[in-house]
Amino acid sequence: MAPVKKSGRITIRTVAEDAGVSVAAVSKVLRDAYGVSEALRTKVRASMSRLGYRPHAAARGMRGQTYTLGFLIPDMRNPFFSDIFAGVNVALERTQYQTLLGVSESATSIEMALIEAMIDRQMDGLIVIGPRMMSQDVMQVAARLPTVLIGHHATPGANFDTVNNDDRLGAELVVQHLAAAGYSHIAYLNQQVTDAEQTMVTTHREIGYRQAMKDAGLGKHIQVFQALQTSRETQGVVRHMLQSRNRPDAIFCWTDFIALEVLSVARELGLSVPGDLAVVGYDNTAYCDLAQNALTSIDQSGQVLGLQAARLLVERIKGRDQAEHFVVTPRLVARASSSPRRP
Amino acid sequence: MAPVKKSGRITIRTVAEDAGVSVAAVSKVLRDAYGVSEALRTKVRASMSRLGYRPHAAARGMRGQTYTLGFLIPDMRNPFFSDIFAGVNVALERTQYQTLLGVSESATSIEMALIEAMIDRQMDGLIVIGPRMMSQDVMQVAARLPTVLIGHHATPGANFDTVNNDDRLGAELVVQHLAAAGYSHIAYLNQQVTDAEQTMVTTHREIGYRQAMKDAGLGKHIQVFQALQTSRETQGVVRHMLQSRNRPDAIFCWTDFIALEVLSVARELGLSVPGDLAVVGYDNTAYCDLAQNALTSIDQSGQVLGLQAARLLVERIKGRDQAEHFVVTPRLVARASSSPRRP
DNA sequence: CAAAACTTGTAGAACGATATACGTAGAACG
DNA sequence: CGTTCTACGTATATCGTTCTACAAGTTTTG
Repeated sequence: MAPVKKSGRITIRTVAEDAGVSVAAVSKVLRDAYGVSEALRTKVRASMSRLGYRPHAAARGMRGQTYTLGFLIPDMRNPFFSDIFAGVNVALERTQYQTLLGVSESATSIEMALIEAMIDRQMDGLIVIGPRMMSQDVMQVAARLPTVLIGHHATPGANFDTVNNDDRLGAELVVQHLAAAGYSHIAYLNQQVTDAEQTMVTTHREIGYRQAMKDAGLGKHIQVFQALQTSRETQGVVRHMLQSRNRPDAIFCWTDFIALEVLSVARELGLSVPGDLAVVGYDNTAYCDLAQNALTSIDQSGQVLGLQAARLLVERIKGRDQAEHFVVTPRLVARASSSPRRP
Repeated sequence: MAPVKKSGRITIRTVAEDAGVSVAAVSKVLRDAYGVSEALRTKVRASMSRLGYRPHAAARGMRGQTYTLGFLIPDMRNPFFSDIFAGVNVALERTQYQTLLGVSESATSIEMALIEAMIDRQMDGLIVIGPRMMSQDVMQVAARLPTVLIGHHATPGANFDTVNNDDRLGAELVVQHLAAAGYSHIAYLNQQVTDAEQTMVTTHREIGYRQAMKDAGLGKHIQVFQALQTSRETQGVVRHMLQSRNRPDAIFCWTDFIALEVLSVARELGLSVPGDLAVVGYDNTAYCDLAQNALTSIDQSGQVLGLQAARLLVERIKGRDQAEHFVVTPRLVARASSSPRRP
């Protein structure tokens, strides 16, 4: 008598016995591999669903794919990432892939640790939003597994794909909009980073901002501030900025999240928006639409970004090794926070 | 000549050779297992760091632990979950465990699929926030792997741990606070669920609300509404509610997130807060502090909840099988949205 | 001082998939 | 009709750990 399975687990072997075929055949069906007839395929499929078989991801990870994708975000508080994530899920809905999230808290060290953890867990690919790592580290990661970056402007020769909106254009749209509405002392409130890189979206936005200011003849009013790590510190910077002698009459914030803080400080200081101060954000998140914010913002369609990123990643896992870079055109959504001035 | 390792990967075998000990010994060091001398331990540790060895999680998953915990949240938009997550990370900082997130979008089907995926991937344990599954499904999951629930009031005989705040008390605090401030027509805006269970936090809050209303002699003013799935639909409900003949003079929302929508609708309708309408939320998230919201809320210290959940989960993985239930006392944080009425 | 108990280490069988190498038909070809 | 293809299946080594069973050495016990 053959040695009977002791464990209760339903493995590929159980399925093979049930269907009366070899283990290898079942594996082929599982992977949609070449060399199985339609008859055998349906027979095996039937056995699998009858037994309620579920492939063991760890075992798969030993040899082949895990069908798990890593998704890394800097922050859980920024609702923009939620939009992107929704797009990713739409793209993967009908596939075998599952996505698991990591949150880096905008810290390079945590980001690297999470990526290591995901590589250890044999994820098939990685989507990283706004990476904080040095470019060379990104290249190293991409050499180890298929990688798509969102919100990172790659330099030529990159071995990964990117998905972006045109950040320079977005910033230009903001400045043009504000200038047309009668504002001139337009400041840019940037993200705090220890060492800015050319690849960062915020760098591009700053470049776009500076260029558009010059083009509008407002070059002498260029002012760039940095938001700090915590909410409290950022409010301090903004308060200082709004109480200074040459207070700006408009603030362009690198992301909506920060713009909400600006709105708060302005109100605390008794400044009316947009009467005394116009505020514009970036990402057009759900909070912009709330009447108490009514925040003008740049829409870069997070859903589309996520969807494209997932598509590119799956392509790359399937073998493509030519880098692709997807870019969407940003669009300004005007709301009350930047209404035209009444002179 | 012995067969040389072909692959470049640094495995437990490489370490064993380098340190001049057996594979089993290295494994013991790795797992802090019994039966290794201090000398051997340090020797192996040295080899590991010299070679830059990293354990292969998939291989671990075949036999032992994966040192990966699953963390399931209903929603990425609600910043309260971010606080909880931060607490979890603090608790796990100095351990080997890594946390990976899943987002169920408040849908039972996605929630179940994610849990299956996490079980397939051999996660060592699960933390689920505000589960939407039926109680019996929860029990089945908990039977398969160590489980801690946050925001779920277990019935006696549960085989999982829970971490909660006292939701009934929280709701009572709100009603007492509003009543003392001179409001009487206090409505409760609840979460939409297909079938409410006794285990849900929102059910407890509703019970607390009803009880406190009666205790305050306001029983005849009890009104419960349901927020719907999307932001737009919820705003519709609120608008209808605020334009009805017997409009409430205060609204208690089951979570801050919804309260912000109420503030928005009130403003659109030209109602002043708190002059015409007081608004109170739950969770005391970061958005409450923004001046444009100034939202009174119940603080249930998300950080503490997350920290305790992680602690309980690790204990359970280590073998405890007696259920434990941790409860924190909620605290009301008063802000301008519920200032006392001037008669 | 022999027997028992403990300590420290090793060998090697799992775990559940994947994928290579190969076997066996039947079809197509000259 | 023998040879070469093609299509379909199978047997089995392999991945990197964990962990049981056991061996050898050391200390304690009676």
